[in-house]
Amino acid sequence: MHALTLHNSLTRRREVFAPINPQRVGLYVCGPTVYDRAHLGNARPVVVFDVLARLLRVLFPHVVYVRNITDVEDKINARAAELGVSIGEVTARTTAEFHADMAALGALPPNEEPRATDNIPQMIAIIEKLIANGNAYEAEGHVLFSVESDPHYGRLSGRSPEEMQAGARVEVAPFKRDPGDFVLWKPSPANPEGPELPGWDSPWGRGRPGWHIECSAMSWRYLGEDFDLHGGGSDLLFPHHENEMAQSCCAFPGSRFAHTWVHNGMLLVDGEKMSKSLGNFRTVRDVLALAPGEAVRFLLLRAHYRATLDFTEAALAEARRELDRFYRALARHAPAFAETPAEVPRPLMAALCDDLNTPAAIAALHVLADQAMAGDAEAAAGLHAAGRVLGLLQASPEAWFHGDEEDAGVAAAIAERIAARKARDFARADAIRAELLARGIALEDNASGTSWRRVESGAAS
RNA sequence: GGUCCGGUGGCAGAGUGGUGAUGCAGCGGACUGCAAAUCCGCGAAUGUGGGUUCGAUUCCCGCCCGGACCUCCA
Repeated sequence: MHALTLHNSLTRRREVFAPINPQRVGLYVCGPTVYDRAHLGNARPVVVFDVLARLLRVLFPHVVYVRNITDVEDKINARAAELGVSIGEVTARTTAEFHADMAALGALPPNEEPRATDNIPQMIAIIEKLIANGNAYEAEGHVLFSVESDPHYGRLSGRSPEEMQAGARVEVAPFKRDPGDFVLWKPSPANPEGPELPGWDSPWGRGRPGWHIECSAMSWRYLGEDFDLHGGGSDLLFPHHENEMAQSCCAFPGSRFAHTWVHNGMLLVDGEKMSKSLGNFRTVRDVLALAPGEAVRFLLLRAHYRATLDFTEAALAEARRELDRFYRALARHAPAFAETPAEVPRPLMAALCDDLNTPAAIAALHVLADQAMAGDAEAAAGLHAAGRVLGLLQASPEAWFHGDEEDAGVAAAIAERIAARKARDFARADAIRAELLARGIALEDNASGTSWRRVESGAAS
């Protein structure tokens, strides 16, 4: 059995992962705010933590993976107003799109996917505890968390409240006792002029939750006051995660909230931060038009999860070529591993248990592929099993190479070319091959005949 | 300005206090009608200046460069 080590953002060092209860390992990951299609930056944590969840399931008998849906947030309100549709319509549609996109990337659904709006009573309960404990106060219809009341505030992000004030670039609301105080609950007054804001009755009047409270509520409900792992993008470390932890630890004195924090690095596009103004904003759906979802997933796993990852179309094409080789290796032994699932090879487990080192894991995949190419059926079965933990290589080689588009005429063209070759009319044979290549179909003659595969359309020789 | 992370061959990307994985691309060869695929082989890297050390790519400090965050709903 390999010991899993993970870099814990809380301690800033790598630690051996020791679950609170090995019979029930808990993982909470911040999910999407459903106001627009998922972009590549949203996809990275989903894929990274999908691998972590798969790995945990290999190591432990029972894993509860919780990923929330944030369906109350002002960006959603703005989006609904912009589109002239209801908030519910925006969140329902965006959630469905999110599910479809993540499925295309091979991410398994989490065990629990709670919605913020289904957990308002839990949020109110936590806020009441915070007020009772002297960690929160009411001001002008808002309820605010008092940063000063929490001696540990800043521990996760490594900032002191004083430091943060120095660089503060946003005006501080006058009703705050401390500039660092943040909103737990805010008023949603009826708005006769514009669109209605979402609101729920609370001890502080009709209102809606602040940004951070939902994760405290949902992790508490599904995983308890103390739980094993909390994941998310490194951009959420502050303020979101810091505030989450402060709220939860103060609401439940004596608890530590998440014991291990795991943060994935940011994603760049062509070396630049992805942003709408730069015009390099890539949605998952856009990228799925360029390559199979599995290639996108593989690309995301080629870099270590904590490193910044630069997305380029060249890297996507390379990811696809690498997968081509793996599928070729599997194709040589297809029936050998189809029935009985093999044990996950040790080198793969060793790499993943070493702080989820997916690049090293992929190197292990290449070793297995070499062996499979050389005729080792056991290695092929191991490759397939290794792919299962990474969420890769589970398609049939044929499906991978042929895709699911219509391939009308390909078989006939191949037959014609075989006839031409038999007649030693190589000019005709080569013309047929070139024609198919122009359609994005590459031919390969081998001992057993002629096979074909899809390549990037327009790919040169 | 503050906090944090990173800078490895043409590109991508690991590891490591003692002759630097893996992949893609390139080059040579085998195979092929020619290719592709496969196989064999080749060249190619640790930002910079110091320090610690018998020895640093790895540890420490400075510098340069790149990136994330610095707040609560504008």
